[in-house]
Amino acid sequence: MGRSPCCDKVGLKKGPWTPEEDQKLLAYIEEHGHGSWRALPAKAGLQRCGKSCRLRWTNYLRPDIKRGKFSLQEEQTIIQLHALLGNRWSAIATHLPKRTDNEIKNYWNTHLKKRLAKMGIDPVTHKPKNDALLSGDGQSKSAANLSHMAQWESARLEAEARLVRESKLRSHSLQHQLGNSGVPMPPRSLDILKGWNGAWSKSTEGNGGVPAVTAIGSDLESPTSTLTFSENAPPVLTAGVGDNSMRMIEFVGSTSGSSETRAVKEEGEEDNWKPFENSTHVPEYKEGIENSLSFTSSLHDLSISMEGTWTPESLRTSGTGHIHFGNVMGDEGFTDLLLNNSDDLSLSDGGDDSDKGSGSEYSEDNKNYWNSILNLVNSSPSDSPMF
DNA sequence: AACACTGTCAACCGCCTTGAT
DNA sequence: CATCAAGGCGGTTGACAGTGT
Repeated sequence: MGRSPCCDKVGLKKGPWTPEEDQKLLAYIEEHGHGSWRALPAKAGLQRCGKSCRLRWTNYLRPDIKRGKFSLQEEQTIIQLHALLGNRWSAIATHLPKRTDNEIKNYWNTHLKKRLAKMGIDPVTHKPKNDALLSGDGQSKSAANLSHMAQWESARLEAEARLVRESKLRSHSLQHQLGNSGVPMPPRSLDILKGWNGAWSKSTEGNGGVPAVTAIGSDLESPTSTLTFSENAPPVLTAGVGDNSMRMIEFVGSTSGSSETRAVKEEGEEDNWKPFENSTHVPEYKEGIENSLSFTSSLHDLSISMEGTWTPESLRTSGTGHIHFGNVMGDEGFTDLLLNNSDDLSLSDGGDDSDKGSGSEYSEDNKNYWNSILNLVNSSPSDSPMF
């Protein structure tokens, strides 16, 4: 039916914010919290619509925003997550807590997208523009594999978003007592990547190779996602409810700061998961379940044996019961690859990317590109600020 | 110095989702 | 179930700055 713009009232200011307006907004939120955005402008004495105030706060005035140049690590993270999640900037932003979705989106559009394009890589699909080069060698199947994982992640993000919302509701009154600054809570988000990059080695140490991927985030208060592969069953997605008869990858809550996988959820948490479990309005989740079933075949397409357990270590190494993501590139870092190629290719870029795909040098770049993503996903950067 | 072109990014717009009624 | 209000998200715009000619 459509909705009239929220800013169409006469007298409401649009355009760039002045320092005075910023000060008014900051002062009000610091004292009262933002509460209802629609009601805020009048209370704060601003001639703006609530939407504009919210945007100014979340994208600029929030005290927990890191501004300035993106680090190589952040670039890597953005590219990885974009390959997995697509243009879901808010989801990507949850993994870069000090960056806003708007900032990430801008950076992608102005820097990273162009850089990938110059490399002959479709920034939308993250596939080489001349995909024929890679067909049949397992690279594109690895990409499909990533896509499945992305669907899992999408479904899980939806669920975690629910958790955040409900958690916020529960804690709202408490926050007020503590002096609500309006600062958003830390993202209740740990994901497959975090599990891979940060906690796999921990979770498998001294536990006899228990097939659970426990993401451990001491700085996060949320229940963490646990990826469990039953020994003889294909992985399926569940929502942290252990009594489901379906064969599932279980996302089981675990207490942060503890290395123990926790199968018992926090009080009331199960209810939070129920909408997710029985979701009828999250098509991605349902699709994720369906695709997770086909994921097994994808794994087999990659010559992966699932007869053993799927552990973090097994993903990092090849062998029986282990997943091997093809030829992992050597020491060349992904961002280095991008940076190097961006310079080289920008000099030789004649505007016709399709030509580049025909060169053997270029096909190597394309292979390296996917190898890089897979390698990064597999790697466990101990110095990563994110994981 | 002046102009054109390009890049950057804050802000807006329109649509979607969610929750209340 | 329908409707509405509100918040959130992603795409797009436009002002400004920087660079090239």
